[in-house]
Amino acid sequence: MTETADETRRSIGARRNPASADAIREAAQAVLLEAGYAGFSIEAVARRARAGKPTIYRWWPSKAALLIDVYQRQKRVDNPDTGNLEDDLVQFLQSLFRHWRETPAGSIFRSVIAEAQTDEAAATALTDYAQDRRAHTGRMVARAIERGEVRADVEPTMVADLVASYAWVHLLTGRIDEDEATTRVAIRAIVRGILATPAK
Amino acid sequence: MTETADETRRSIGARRNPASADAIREAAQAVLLEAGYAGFSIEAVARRARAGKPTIYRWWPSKAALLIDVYQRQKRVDNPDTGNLEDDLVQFLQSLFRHWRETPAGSIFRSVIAEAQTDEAAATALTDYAQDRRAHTGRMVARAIERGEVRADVEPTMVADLVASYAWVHLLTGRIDEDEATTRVAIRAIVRGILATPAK
Amino acid sequence: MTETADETRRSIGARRNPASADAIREAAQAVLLEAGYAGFSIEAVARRARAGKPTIYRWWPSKAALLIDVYQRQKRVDNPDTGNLEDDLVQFLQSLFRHWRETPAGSIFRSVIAEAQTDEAAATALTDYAQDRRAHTGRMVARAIERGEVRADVEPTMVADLVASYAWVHLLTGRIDEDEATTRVAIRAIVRGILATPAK
Amino acid sequence: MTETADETRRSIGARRNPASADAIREAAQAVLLEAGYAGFSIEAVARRARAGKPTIYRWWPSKAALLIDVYQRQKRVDNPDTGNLEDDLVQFLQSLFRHWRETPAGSIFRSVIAEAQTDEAAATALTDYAQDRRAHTGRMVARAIERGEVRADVEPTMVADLVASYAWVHLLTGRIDEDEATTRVAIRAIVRGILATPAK
DNA sequence: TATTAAGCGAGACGGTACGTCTCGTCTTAGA
DNA sequence: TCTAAGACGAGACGTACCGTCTCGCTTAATA
Repeated sequence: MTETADETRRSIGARRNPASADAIREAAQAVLLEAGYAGFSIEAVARRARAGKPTIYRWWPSKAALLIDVYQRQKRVDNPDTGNLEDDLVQFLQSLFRHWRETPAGSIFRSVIAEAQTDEAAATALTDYAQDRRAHTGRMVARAIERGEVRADVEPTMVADLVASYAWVHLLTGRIDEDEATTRVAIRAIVRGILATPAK
Repeated sequence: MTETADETRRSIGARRNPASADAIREAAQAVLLEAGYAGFSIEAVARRARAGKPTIYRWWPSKAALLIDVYQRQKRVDNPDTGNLEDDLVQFLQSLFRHWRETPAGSIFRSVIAEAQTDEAAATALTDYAQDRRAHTGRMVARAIERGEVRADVEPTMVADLVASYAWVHLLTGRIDEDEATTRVAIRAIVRGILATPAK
Repeated sequence: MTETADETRRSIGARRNPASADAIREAAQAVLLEAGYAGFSIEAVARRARAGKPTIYRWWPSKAALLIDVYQRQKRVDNPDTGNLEDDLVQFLQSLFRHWRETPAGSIFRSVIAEAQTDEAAATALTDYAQDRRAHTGRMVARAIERGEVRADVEPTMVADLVASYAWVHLLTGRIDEDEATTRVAIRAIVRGILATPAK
Repeated sequence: MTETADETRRSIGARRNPASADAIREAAQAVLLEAGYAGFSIEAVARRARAGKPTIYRWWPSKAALLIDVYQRQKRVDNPDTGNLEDDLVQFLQSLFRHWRETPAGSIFRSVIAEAQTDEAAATALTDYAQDRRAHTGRMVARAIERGEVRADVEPTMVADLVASYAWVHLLTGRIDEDEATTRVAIRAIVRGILATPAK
């Protein structure tokens, strides 16, 4: 997350050198941050990490695998619990947008999505990841159901899907600097609906 | 739309030969359909279209531009008007998913999104396109407001954003074979909300 | 033969640019001269010639092919005609040794021989070249036969083979700085024989 | 001498395990025989010998050193003594050609020569070896001088140089299947000379 | 009618990156 | 202290595309 290794690394015997793996991951992150997905190549990472290309290919079978590994190591956004679902979801989205804006996470995630359109492994990893995140985000809804705020027949992951989709598409179309008011309007639609006369 | 041109094309004087442009677009579509975004290269399109690379670059400044052009030529999904917003939106999403499943459109759109993560022009085009589509989809909501079904303070494009985001993410994560019931549950959340006690 | 091209080269249309080919040959020669066969790589030649690797592979199928091309372009040693075979051959060998010492030719020829031990094409090219050179060198002997200096039943290429072999092995074992007297002793053995009592 | 060791070898304590060295030499020979110089790599030898690369590098400083070691272990061609120099030399060359054809020796020697064009150590080893062989071959000439067959002022190693050069170049240019008559013609030129009127 | 201007297919150009191979060095665990 | 094992940084291999360039041609519009 911090800096490129300068000291020369060597083999530490017939087993993987974690320092090399770390240096490669950090270099990958740095390259993504500085040059974006367009400039992200195994050669660039190897140069930056002062590692040999075969060392990278020894541990990550493809560009996609490295990308996903780097992405998985990102800190996750937490799961607010204010006692009010709308506030929870607004706070969640705002935290997520901030996280994407202020760390390499947003850039990396966009890259993973792009890579998933080309690479089968990345596609699978992305699908799995999305499912996992829906479950996680759905916990906010589940808590709201438990406290009687939300109807019992609502599927938490369905709501999480709506919220996450909103976030992803904002990331992909460069709209993650959205202010809280705008976010709240969208969340409120999901929570309260948009009908003039609420359905029975 | 159907076949690759075999007859040799020549210059038709000091102006663009539409036959070449068409052959290139058709070749691009065929390459995308057969080899996917991974196999989509200007060289492959030129080979397939029996065109010179400069002929492509003369009319499309980049791979992304060609991709977007091809995408724009796809038939659009229509805008249902049943007199009930929920039905309109469900029908819209189901039509869109079917369109993406049964024509090259889904494959092409995924490619445009991927390309937009690398290419600035594609990113701009995608943003513009998304805005345009939101306006279009928002018309369903606007009609519902006009007939008093939806509150007047609801921003139609905000609702369209929620719906389109749901669709995009399903495309990107391989979930466009969703059945109508599942789609309806999500749309109903947006329309009616999910609260146990509807807000005043 | 002289310098590396500095000016930027471009395509000159859908046909080979001789300037590129020349620059590559010259770069190959320069690399061989400076770094020897050990440092001779397609990458090094491409860097030196400011050419892309594919441009080299477009015209020379292998390292060996480039090597042989460069070697074939070397100026050949001439064919003395003093009226005395011994003098002709001594002068020929001394010229050859000087040529090998003072131009890249010696280094290149050693490389071709080495490459021929690995590469089938180089082996064939070397065999052909050797045969051609034997014919050429044999002309000195043929002239000696014509003027009655040498027996009519002597095969000129056989003598050329002996002389050329002597030269090659001296090149391969680093003995091309041999003085004229030593060369003459060897040539004299071939011309006059070494018997105490000359055979009838 | 023929097959790859299968049994696992272990260290035999703080001293060299001759079984490893033998296995490596045999593997090197087998690799040379089967894949030729082109396929001869330290990695290939290590794989074949089931030895670690450092074990090879511990005992042979370079690929060239291993090559030379393997070559030195080859049986040498003997030194005929028929009482007639021409017969001795013809027999010697024919034995040498047969040896090169029928054992890995020819392939190995070609490899040493190729390696010597790149590797300084191999070059030195080759030079030394050539000198040694000239001395050895020269003994046939020395015996001829002793019995008065050859002039006393003839330098035996010079004659050996001519004969060995002839042999080497035939090896390098794929002409070691030469029949005895052809060999004899060349040897006869060295022994008797080629002049129409023998020099006084 | 002759000239000119631009589009056309073609493909070479200098580059960059790919994923694989071997080099020679290093460190380990176990005998 | 030697062994097998194999990771390491380095860098070359030959291939695929990138986007640009120039060619020789064809044709329509202009002069």
